[in-house]
Amino acid sequence: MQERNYNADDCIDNPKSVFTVLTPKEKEFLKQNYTCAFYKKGEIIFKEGDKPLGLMILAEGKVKIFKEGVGGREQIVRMAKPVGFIGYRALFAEEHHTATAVAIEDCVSCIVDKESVFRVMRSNAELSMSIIQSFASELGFSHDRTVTLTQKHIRGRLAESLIFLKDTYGYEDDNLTIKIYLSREDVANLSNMTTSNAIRTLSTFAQEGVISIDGRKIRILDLTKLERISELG
Amino acid sequence: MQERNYNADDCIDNPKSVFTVLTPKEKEFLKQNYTCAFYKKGEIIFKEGDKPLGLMILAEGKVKIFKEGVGGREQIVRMAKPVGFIGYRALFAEEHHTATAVAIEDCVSCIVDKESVFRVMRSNAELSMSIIQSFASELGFSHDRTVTLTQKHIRGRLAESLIFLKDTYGYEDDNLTIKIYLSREDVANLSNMTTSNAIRTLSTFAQEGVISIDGRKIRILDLTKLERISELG
DNA sequence: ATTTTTGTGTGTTATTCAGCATAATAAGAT
DNA sequence: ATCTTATTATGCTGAATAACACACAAAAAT
Repeated sequence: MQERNYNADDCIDNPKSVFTVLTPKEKEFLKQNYTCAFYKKGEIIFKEGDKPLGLMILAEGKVKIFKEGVGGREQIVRMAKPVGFIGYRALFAEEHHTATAVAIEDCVSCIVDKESVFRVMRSNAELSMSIIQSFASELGFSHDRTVTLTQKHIRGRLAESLIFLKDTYGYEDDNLTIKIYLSREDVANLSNMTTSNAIRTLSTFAQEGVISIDGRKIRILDLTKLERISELG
Repeated sequence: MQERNYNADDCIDNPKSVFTVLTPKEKEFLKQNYTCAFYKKGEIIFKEGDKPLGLMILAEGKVKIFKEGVGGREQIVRMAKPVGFIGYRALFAEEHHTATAVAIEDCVSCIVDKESVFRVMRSNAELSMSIIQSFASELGFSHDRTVTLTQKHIRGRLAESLIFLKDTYGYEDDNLTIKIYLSREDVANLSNMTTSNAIRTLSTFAQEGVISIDGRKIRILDLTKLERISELG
């Protein structure tokens, strides 16, 4: 893999990470207590039932986190991006993982061991506060999703998912293409529908001029219309 | 209301509350910085869009927390019991409320003002840790619910909801009757189905001898069977 | 006590969407 | 290069469940 020479300290110094609240000394301490892992596209980072080993920070790449439901049907509950935590829910709940994480692209992840994280949290209240805020936001997101996925119709669910992907990963340089390339199956598993219906509905959106499709590249041509479809349900 | 004479300090000294990790001095501080509120059955405690004023501790009574979805359809996302927080998600996310809380029974709630809570959290890392653990568990629950409500069939969803209510509120002295009395509509809003279907499916369960119904009293006669229905989907 | 409202129960119809089949294409593997 | 497998695409059918209509009971208001 080409990013073998990734400088892992970057993710702790990254201004977008929650670690900005730490003192230089605390950051130094964390830097001395983590290891890095590299994952190829499609690789499993952790599985439902695994015990969390530490706090994983996604330094590079994109990750889907999903649960297996009825008949093995996947439901994606979160999409992670750098620099964000993965697997932190189980760690802080003192549980085994209740979801599986798979690399959507080649990934780099830094793991700070549990004891070191907890030690810094006890020494610096602001870190805990930041983590609490992250959890609170994430819980709000999860509640929103529950309502959306149960109540909206297929078109609304798909529209909302596309907007969510755009908000999470942003656009490519053309300001149109959503900066993540998912299989139709993943789009379906994110939106609570069958793959067939994801394909069908994406085609319909394209026919209506709301988006354009080029393989896995999805361009949002009419965001207003997409938002309207999402709101209508 | 008969519990006007409720001693509000109880909820901070309650051994089941997260405040057990506090020092006597910190508890004393909190006791000097809270007020109490009484709500009649059916009353709104807070509404979607309201700004959270402090940390609300449900001292007595039962509360449903729901979101309004497509066409005003309610989805219950949480059921609170004493001694637990309510409205804490919005408080810690620094957002306005994204859900509405309504008293299922007459309730007593203690509100510790935001600044005081934050001050104690900064002085005692264990409180933050406990709150983080609560959030992490709650998020896991929310993910579980998302999968259940989207993937299981009506019977499975209802069965799971009944088990959830039993686990949350326990049994009456007969060891059969679920210790909460919800309208059919609330059961439906908890289980993502229409009221008609909640009524129908409850009747079917009763015919099958899994439960027995007496108005809003629901007795679980065959928990194993109910669990099996829940697992099958 | 009587009216009004709210909640419960049941049957019928309409709609959405999952499930399945099949084909065409693309991507990997040998 | 060719075989194999995964992904994308489209059509058809049936099942699940929402929506609606209506009757009746219970609770609340007058």
